[in-house]
Amino acid sequence: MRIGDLAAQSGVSVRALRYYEEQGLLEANRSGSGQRHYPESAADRVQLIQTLYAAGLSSRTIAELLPCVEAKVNTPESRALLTAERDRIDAQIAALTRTRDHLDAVILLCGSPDSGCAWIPDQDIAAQANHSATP
Amino acid sequence: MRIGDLAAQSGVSVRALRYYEEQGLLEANRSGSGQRHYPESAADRVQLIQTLYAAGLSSRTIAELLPCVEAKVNTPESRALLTAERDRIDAQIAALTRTRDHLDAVILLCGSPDSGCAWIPDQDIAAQANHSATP
DNA sequence: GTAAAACCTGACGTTGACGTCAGAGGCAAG
DNA sequence: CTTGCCTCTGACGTCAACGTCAGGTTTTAC
Repeated sequence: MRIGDLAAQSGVSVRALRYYEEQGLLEANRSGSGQRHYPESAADRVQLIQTLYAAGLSSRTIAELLPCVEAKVNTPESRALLTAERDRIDAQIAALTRTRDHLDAVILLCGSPDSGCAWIPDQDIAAQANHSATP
Repeated sequence: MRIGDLAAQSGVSVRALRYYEEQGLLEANRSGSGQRHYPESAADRVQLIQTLYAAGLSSRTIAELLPCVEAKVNTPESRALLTAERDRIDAQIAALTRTRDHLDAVILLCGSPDSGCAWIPDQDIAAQANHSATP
């Protein structure tokens, strides 16, 4: 598979694939004339990279995680790295959830036609979340 | 309150506060000599701005949301904007949750000492998540 | 055989949220 | 009054993940 095919198949740009290689995230076999050739499995690898990017990981972090995730490396350092990133994502999810609940509360207020919108203190958000979570 | 005080109190840099003003997110009263003075409520406003930044909103979006959240504006457009951003955050939470579950699965595999780490197909993640979610 | 399409490297451009520096003015303490 | 800290504006620097362009080579299609 050539770089254009991989780009089409995985939905990222050719430039991005070359950038991934530059960052050590994706390797390619080179033909005699220097053109990149990828195995079929490269599409999965690219998907994985995209997923990790979407989770807010940097190239450097992904480069550290990948051998541990794909090349079956299993050391104390790799496990620490994995759990650290997992915890980071957990914290990010928690922060986003709080913000979403805030927005939901504001939207609810906007729903009543004669009321203005206003930001709401944390404790009120918590109370409201409990309320709507209660069956 | 002067800009340095607000910076110390809200934990952001002086530069960031000036940037917020430039972006129309934060206004200041000016003394005769041109120095910025803020009311106590500015600290809350800065917190709110930080929260929205942390949720991935851009300055432009925050500038559009703020009057609707703090200045009690309630129009169809503002409601649409609010729900759109809420949905965006929801989607981001879902993506992060999937990535975290993936990482959890990899970490579990790493836990068994003789097994290598490996990326795991989606359906296996789902099965595992169901399993650990089942009491 | 030749034209179009795809590929190569190298290098500069972009965007957002600031950091940082320069040079000048403002303000309370001693 | 001057010392020292804070503040001002304006402008350039940064970093990451690419976009884009130039100029040249390779592969594919007819």
